[in-house]
Amino acid sequence: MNLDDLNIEQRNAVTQMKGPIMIVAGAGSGKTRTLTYRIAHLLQQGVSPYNIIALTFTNKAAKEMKDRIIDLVGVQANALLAGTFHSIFSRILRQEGYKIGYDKNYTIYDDDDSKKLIADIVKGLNLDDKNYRKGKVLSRISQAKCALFSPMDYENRPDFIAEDEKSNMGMLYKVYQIYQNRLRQSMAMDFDDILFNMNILLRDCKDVKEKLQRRFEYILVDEYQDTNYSQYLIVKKLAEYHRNICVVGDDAQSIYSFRGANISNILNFNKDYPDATTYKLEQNYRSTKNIINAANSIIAHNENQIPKTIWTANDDGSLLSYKALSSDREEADWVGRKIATDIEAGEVGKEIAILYRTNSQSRAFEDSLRLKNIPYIIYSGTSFYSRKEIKDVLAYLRLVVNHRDDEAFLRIINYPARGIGATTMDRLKIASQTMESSLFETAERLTFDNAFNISKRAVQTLIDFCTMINSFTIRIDSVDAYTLGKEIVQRSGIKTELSLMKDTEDKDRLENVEELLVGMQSFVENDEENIVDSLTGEEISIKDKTLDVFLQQISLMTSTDVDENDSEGKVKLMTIHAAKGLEFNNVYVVGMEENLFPSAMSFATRDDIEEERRLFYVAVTRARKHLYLSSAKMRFRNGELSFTETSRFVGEIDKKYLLSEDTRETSPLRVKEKINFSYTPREKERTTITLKKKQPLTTLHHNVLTEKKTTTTINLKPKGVVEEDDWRLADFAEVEPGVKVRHSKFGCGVVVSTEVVDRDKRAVVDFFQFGNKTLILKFAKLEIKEN
DNA sequence: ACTCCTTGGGTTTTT
DNA sequence: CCCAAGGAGT
Repeated sequence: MNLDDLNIEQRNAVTQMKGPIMIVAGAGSGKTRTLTYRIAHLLQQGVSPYNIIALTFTNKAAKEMKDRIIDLVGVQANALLAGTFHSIFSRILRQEGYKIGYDKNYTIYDDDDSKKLIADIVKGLNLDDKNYRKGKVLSRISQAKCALFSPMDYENRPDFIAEDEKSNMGMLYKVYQIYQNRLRQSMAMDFDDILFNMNILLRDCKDVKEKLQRRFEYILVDEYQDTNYSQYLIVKKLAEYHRNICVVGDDAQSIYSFRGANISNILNFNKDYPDATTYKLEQNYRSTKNIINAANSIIAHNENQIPKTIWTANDDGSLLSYKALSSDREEADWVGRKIATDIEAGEVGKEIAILYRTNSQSRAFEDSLRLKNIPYIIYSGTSFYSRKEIKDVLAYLRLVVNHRDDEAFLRIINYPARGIGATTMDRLKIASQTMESSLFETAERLTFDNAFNISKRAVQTLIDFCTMINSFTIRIDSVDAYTLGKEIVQRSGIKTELSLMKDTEDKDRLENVEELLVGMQSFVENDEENIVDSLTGEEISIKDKTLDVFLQQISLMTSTDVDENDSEGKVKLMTIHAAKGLEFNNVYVVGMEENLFPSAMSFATRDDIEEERRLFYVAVTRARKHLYLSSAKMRFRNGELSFTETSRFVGEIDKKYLLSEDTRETSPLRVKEKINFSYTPREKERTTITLKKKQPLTTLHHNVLTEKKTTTTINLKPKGVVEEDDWRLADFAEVEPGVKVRHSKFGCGVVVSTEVVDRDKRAVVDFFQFGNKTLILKFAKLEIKEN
């Protein structure tokens, strides 16, 4: 390790051994390098890796950091505790949680489980699910938890209750309370509980608190600007004894306030630690001057920020570019073509990224890249693990590990079908409430002459089911995850169920299940995962490859925790949020439109729009060499065609650094200058057509094209109905599939499809009396009904 | 009990 | 558009 690799500010931050440190690290300022060197330096100074904890934003970031430290100072660094808040503290809770009433094998509920549970509670309380929408309820509960309000605290806050009443959710405190009880009963935690319970553990168990405080002589927190109150407090408590806490962050990159991140954590660091040293890393090593200057001009529009000047000694590089395309399809096509030329010019795929605001934007770019045979990979959170068949298998695994996991039980008790229907389930639920035990334990104890009217046949089925699950459970500790998983898939009947099906769709499902098993296999065979026993203090490395550990690991995976081998050479597609902390030579930031980016949801407050701007700042600063912005003037969103306006953010970039090309004036598809106008056919009658459609499918290891049944809905009026009023000449852009039009010769019809050939838009129209006709819109004077 | 289909509602970002 | 829930028919 050579400290000369660092600039003076970095070196000072690396070598200060004692006391609290805040590193305000601008984008690309060598933050990771500084953290890495700091840990390596500590180790060289004789600090045991066992006494260091590094909290990062993704598991991948932790792993990379560890690898780099190993390169610097050797394998001893393997014993370092590094990972996300959720993964590290969930591990500690596995060991110590029994002190606050949690088994070692507690389940982590994902959002889906939580929402189902909430829906059930809302139903049980006879509340209107229109008012108590599960997403809203969950996010409200989440907010409360992140700020460490227990259900009891919540109930005693008139201001919270009043706020809830305003949105017709006055009973939310009750829902929260029951939700928490039910989680407990199921021996489950949601994501926020991991942090909440870690706080409880530190508050109520003095022995644990002191042990951890003493152990973590050095604490490092990355992306500190995105920690919430709950995380903040954990860190603060852990640091109380040694006070060697080092936080790294950039207020300009705070983009997670929607999940409780509190920017004041970083702004107030000096209040908590008056003796803290602040280091500012302002030299950017990543990007060209043009990119940095442009980024600075953007963020200058925000009022709230720590003053700093990011600069770079790198070359000017090329100007940023902005291109306005006429439609979302064309935008995707343009980006695809541009990427093809990037690659021809010698750029490697993995150094190119397409960044967007919302996940739903990815599809168009997938299609475009596939058409051009450019390999790509999408980083989208849970796309693989949220597939039905995968969730089914995981539910088996979860129930095997934790019998009290009611959501898992509900999911698979009748999958594959074994004749347990709604009636039996209703009775079993009543039984479980009466007996105050989980569904599984209730089922297990049922007798043929039970008091709940459950039929003999059903009782037998339930007991058989429990016996099967139990036969797996007893082997958890003696068999590795892969072996057990394979057996479960086989013996549960899932494999048979899926392989009996003839549809290509079901074949894909089977393949996905196999893929999951492959994932389990590599989990078992991968030797890198080291677990330091935080309970005994022994520096041991357990290769714990059991099912419960596997489940825990995948439930806390982040979207970018993808095996590097799988992304090799591939263009990367992800949301800007997911791109945080990453960098690429060429970056395409797409969908630069008002209402999309900035999101329409952000217009309410200045804070929200500032957060969107920080998000844009993050996007821009991902690029090393080239940055391309693009937008589409027409975009299909939620089944509607809408006309867009260029994002205000484009205009906020200092013109000196931007080459702007807007095809608005020359487009053959010029539309009325009507801002954010969107057109919905007035007719509500729908026809639903089921058709097979090729569509991309992202599995664990590759992207493939699969056939999927989709239902397409077309709005149309019943044949023969003619209306005489309110017709007007149609704009080209309004003529889109599904729209009803009128022609002077052919009468009324419905647009079947449209295409643009040589700048001319054509439409195939199915006329009620004359059948399909292809019309060139320039000549055909089509009319549309005014709405 | 199960399946298919209609209907309705929502729609940012994620551990 | 996409998903989920509920209804109707088997």
